[in-house]
Amino acid sequence: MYALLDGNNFYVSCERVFRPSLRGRPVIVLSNNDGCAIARSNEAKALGIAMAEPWHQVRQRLGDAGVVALSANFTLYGDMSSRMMSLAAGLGPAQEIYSIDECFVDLGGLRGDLRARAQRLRERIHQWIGVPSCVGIAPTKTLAKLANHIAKDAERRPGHSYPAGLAGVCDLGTLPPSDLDALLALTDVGEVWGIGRRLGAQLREAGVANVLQLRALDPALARRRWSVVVERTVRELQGQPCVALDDQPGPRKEVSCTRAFGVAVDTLAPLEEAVSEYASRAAFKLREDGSAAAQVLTFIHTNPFRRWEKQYSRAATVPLRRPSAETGPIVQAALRGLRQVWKPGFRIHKAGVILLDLQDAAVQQGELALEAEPGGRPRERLAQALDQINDRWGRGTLQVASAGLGGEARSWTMKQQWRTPHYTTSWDDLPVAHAG
DNA sequence: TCTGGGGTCCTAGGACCC
DNA sequence: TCTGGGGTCCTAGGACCC
Repeated sequence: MYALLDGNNFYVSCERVFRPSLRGRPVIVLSNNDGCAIARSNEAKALGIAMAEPWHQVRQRLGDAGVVALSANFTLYGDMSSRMMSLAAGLGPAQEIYSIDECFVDLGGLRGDLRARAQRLRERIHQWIGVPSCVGIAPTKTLAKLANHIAKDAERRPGHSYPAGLAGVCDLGTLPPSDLDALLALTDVGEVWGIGRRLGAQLREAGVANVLQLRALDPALARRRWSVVVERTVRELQGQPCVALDDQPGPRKEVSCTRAFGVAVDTLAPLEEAVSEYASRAAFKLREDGSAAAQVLTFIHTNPFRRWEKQYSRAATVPLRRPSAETGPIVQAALRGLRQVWKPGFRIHKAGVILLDLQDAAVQQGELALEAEPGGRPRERLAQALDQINDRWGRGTLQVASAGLGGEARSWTMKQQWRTPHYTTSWDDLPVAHAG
């Protein structure tokens, strides 16, 4: 048996903890560059704001409907997430943190009333963290995701053709089969974990429009007609676990840092700054992971939404002489890649650096010249010193000069007009409570 | 004017090997 | 009626997730 716990409208809920005036109002959180809505309060959903809808469209459509838009504050959400996850871990013997706002918990071997346990967890998270959440319980992960969706929907729209008692926590295992079938028939096939826009359309085309119909498919047919992924999904809906709990995720296979620019760029110099910056951020993530990369991929492309402009998109992969997590060689490789793909005459909209072919930094092959240097491995110590200084004095205290020196020169940096403070991770941003 | 970022997995096809 | 067979590795692209 699995539980899936998911924070409701997570980013918006995090913001509301520190700005109670946002409660009851339509609030959305925007992606980087203040591009599109990536989280919506229930009030915003009720206004018809779609997931990933561009902010400029929302504004155009709704005018001044009182929608509050905030820039994403991932530092805040990440910290709130780890607090929520540590509470959720108490629900069962093993936990898989699946994303910033949701986790699976293995409920195997637990006695007693699972619903009541889950309710207590929700209450505790609400009281201690301030974030509302819902729990789905079922024999497979796919069904648990579905149960969570039902628990959320039942809570958000009380009385909306759901059996009583599903709001907040939904345990599919305890439902009478006829109730379960009725529930699945009400649920669109696109709500199923693993069925996206494309597959959803293909399934509907084939007459499979709701979850009851998807569950009724022959797994072999699902594989023949679609793929092994769809077959697994069908089996999971039928109650046969095909996706195990992954509570010890392996090391990442790639690390990237990619961004759209605040304004398009048509010369090489600002691209070199941006790529230097992205490469050093990616190298930092690599060091946090204890990994080293063997290849560095750099890409640039124009804005695909501006169809009337000349389009250009290129990527280049540059191998490193030996696997590394050091800022210097990685930035140099990324810049070499950039010079391979750079071509004048285009308005470049986005660039990125992806570190590939990752391996454990600890098992790197030694090198004669390096080992022989007095004082151990000076390059490693340089990287350590860099990270320690930036950790103590703030990100960006020390950086590679090729990333530019800030101010007006860095016109390419992303837009972030409405970001709230780092309430929980920065002393300077600590909220202050006033009496009276 | 304004349309995100960071991941994973699967499949097909080509290159190459003996 | 016919172009060998069987295998691996790599890459690009598609689809999905949040």
